[in-house]
Amino acid sequence: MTNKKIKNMEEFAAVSGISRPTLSKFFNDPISVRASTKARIEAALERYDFQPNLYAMNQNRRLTKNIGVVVPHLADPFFAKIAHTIEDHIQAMGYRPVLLGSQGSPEVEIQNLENLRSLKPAGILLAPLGRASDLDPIEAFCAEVPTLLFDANLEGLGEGFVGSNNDQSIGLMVNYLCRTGEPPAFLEMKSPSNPNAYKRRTAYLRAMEHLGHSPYLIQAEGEGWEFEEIGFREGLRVVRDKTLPTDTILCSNDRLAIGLLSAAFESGQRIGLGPECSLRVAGHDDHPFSRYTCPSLTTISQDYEAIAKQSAETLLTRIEAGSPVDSRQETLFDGRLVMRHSA
Amino acid sequence: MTNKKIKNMEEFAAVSGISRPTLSKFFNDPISVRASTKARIEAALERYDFQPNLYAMNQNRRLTKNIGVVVPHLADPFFAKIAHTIEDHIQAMGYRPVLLGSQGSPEVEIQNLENLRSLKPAGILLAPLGRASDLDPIEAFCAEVPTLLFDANLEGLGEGFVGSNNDQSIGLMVNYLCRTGEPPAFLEMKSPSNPNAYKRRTAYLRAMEHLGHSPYLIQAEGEGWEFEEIGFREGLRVVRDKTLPTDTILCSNDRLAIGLLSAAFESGQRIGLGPECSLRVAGHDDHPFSRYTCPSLTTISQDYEAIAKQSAETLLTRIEAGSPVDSRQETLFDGRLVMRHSA
DNA sequence: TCCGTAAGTTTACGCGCGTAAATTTTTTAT
DNA sequence: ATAAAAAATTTACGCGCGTAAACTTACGGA
Repeated sequence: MTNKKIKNMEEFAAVSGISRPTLSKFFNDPISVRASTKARIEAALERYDFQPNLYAMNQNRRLTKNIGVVVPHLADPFFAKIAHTIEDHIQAMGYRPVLLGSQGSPEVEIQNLENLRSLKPAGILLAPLGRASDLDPIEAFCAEVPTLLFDANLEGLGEGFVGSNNDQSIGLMVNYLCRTGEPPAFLEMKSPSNPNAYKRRTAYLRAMEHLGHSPYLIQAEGEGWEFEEIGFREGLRVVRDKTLPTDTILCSNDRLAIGLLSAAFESGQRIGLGPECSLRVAGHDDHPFSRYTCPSLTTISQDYEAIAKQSAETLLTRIEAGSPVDSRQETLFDGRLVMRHSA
Repeated sequence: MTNKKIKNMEEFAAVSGISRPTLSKFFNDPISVRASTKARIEAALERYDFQPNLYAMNQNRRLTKNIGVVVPHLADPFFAKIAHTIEDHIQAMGYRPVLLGSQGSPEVEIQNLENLRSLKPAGILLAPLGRASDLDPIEAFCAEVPTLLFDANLEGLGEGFVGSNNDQSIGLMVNYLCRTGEPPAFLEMKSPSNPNAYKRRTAYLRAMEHLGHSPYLIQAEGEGWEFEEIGFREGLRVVRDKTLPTDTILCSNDRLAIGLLSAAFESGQRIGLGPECSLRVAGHDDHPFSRYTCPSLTTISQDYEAIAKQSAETLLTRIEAGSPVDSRQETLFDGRLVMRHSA
C-alpha cells in the first residue's frame, strides 16, 4: 500500500489505468465488468487506498444499495439477534444494511421509515409493531419502496412475509405438554400488539380442541413491551387465586414466561417436572435468556437463521429482478421443541 | 399541506419566497437565520412537503451532522438501552445518530469505524470492547474524527471519557454486604475484556482491605461475551467444590450473576437473605433482567440517563466549539444500590 | 433620525460521481 | 480468419446542494 492519497475516482482512474465510467460500474457492481478488468482494479485497490465518496455515489444513482432493516425493539435480545443475522446476509450479498429500532412506538416506527426514505433505499425489511402500527403511512411507504415484512405479518402489505409457523409450533408444544402431563392453560396478553400472539392463541385453541381438551385462556391486562412485568403481575394473581384448572401454563412468548417464573418463585411455588413440583411452565421463541431462568425454560426455538436468510434473499431477488410484486408470497418456518426443566 | 411535489431546494425557494442560500443555511442550522425568516420558512414547510436531499447535502459540506454511536454488543439489553438514550439526546440537539453494534468482535469494531468514516461524521461516541479492541486503528481514527469514549475507558484515547464510578459503587456494595452478613467473595472473569472489570476487581480488593477482611477472588475461565454461560459454569464448580470461605458472592456484573443464580438453583441451593438460605448473590449494572431472576437480584444501578446525557453533550459541545482537545477529561457517575432479594 | 451592522439576495462555481451516446478495442462465435 | 457481440474508452452533461463574493435590504441603538 503506497500511502499516496487518492482524492477521487478521477485520480484513481489515472493511477489504475482504467477509465472512470468503468470504475463507476465496478464500484456499483464488481461482477458487471470483465473478470480481467475486475482483477486489474482490485490489484490497484491493493496499492492505493481509495473508496468512492458515499454521498456523491448515491446522490445521482437511480437505485442505491441501501437496505433498511426496522425492528420493533432493539433492546429485546430476540430482535437484536435476528436483526444482526439479517444484516450479515445483506452485507454478504453486496448491499448496505441500515438498522433501526422502533422502541415499541408507532410514531418512531413511521419516523424510521421517513428517515429511511431519505436514504433512497433499494428496499426495506420491516418487522412491524403489529396492531399498534400506523397502517396508512406504512402502506404508502410500501407503494414507493419494495418492502418485505418479517416476524409479524400485516395482511396484504408489502412484497410478502417471512416468519414462523405458529400453528405448527404451538401445536407441537400443546401435544408435548398433554402427552407428559395435564393439558396447558394459555397465558397471553388480553390485547396483544403482536399479530403472532393472535395466531398463537388460535393455534392453542385449535390444538386443545383437536386433542379433546377444554382450553383455558389467561389474559393479562397491560399494554406496551414490558412483557416480563406483565407476566409477573399476572403470575402473582394466578398463584394467589388458585382458580387454575391445571398445573401447566403455556405462555404466548418467553418474556411473559420469564415474568411468570419470577412471580411463581416469589410465591414459593416449585416449578418443573418432578413430583414435588406444583406447576409446569412453557414458553415460545427460545429467547436468549430462557436458558438461564430458574428452572430453565422449555420453549419453542424459532429458526432465526432460516428466517433471516429467506428474508434477505427474497427481498434482494425482487429488487434485482426489478419487477413489481406479481404475487405476495408468505413463507413460514417450523419451530423446534427445546426441552429444558420447566415443563 | 398542498400536495404539490417539491423536487429540490431551488423549487422550494421559489414557492417560499426565500433565497436558496438562506434556505441552505436554515437547513444546516435553523437558528442561524433571523427569527422572522425562520418563521417564514417553517410556515412554508407546513404548506409544502420538502426535505433536502441527504446525499447532495452532505457531499460537499465541510462538516456533516452525523454522529456515530458504536457499542460492543447490541444484543445486550444494557447497551441497547444506553445506546437508545444517547440517540435521543443526539437527535434532540439537532444531529443525526447512526448506531452500530460490534457483536463483541474487534474486527467488526474497526469495520464499524471505517464504515462511519465514509459518512464523514462530525464525531462519534464509542463504547469500546476494551482489552480486545485493536488500539492502533482506533487511535488513528480518533486523530481524524472527534471521538468520545463512554462506558469503557481506553487510557488517553479520544476527547475524553464518560462512565460510572466503579470504585464508589463496588465500595458501596461491599460495605452493604459486610454490614448485613459475611464478607463477599468476588466472581469475575479471569481475563476480562472489559476495563471496568479490572476497576471493579481493584475496588473490591481495596474495599475489603479497608474493612479488614481477606478478599477472595473467584476467577472464571472463558472468553467472549457469553457471560451467563461463564457464570453458570463457574457457579456449578463453586457449589460442587464447597471450598468457598463465605456464603456471599459479589459478581463483577449482572450477567455473570444471572448465570450463577441459574447454576445455584439447579444445584438445589437456596439463595437470599433468610436463615434458610445458603448463599447470597449480588451483581452490578441493574441489567433489565435482574429484576426477574430467582430470587430478584440485588445490584448496583448505573446512572444510564446521566451517562448518556453527559456523553452527548460533551461531544457536541466540543464539536461546536471546533477546537481540538485541550484537556482530556473523564467524568464518572456514582452508582446506586438496588436492594432486592438475592442479598 | 441616522448610521453601522447583521442578515438576505444574486450570481457563479464546484463537489464527486452517475449516466448516456458515440467510438474504439477486445472477446467470442462461426 | 472474419464478422458479430461484448466490453472499455472518450466526451459531455447533469444531479442537488454548499459556499464564496459582491451587493442590497432590514434592523437596532444612540
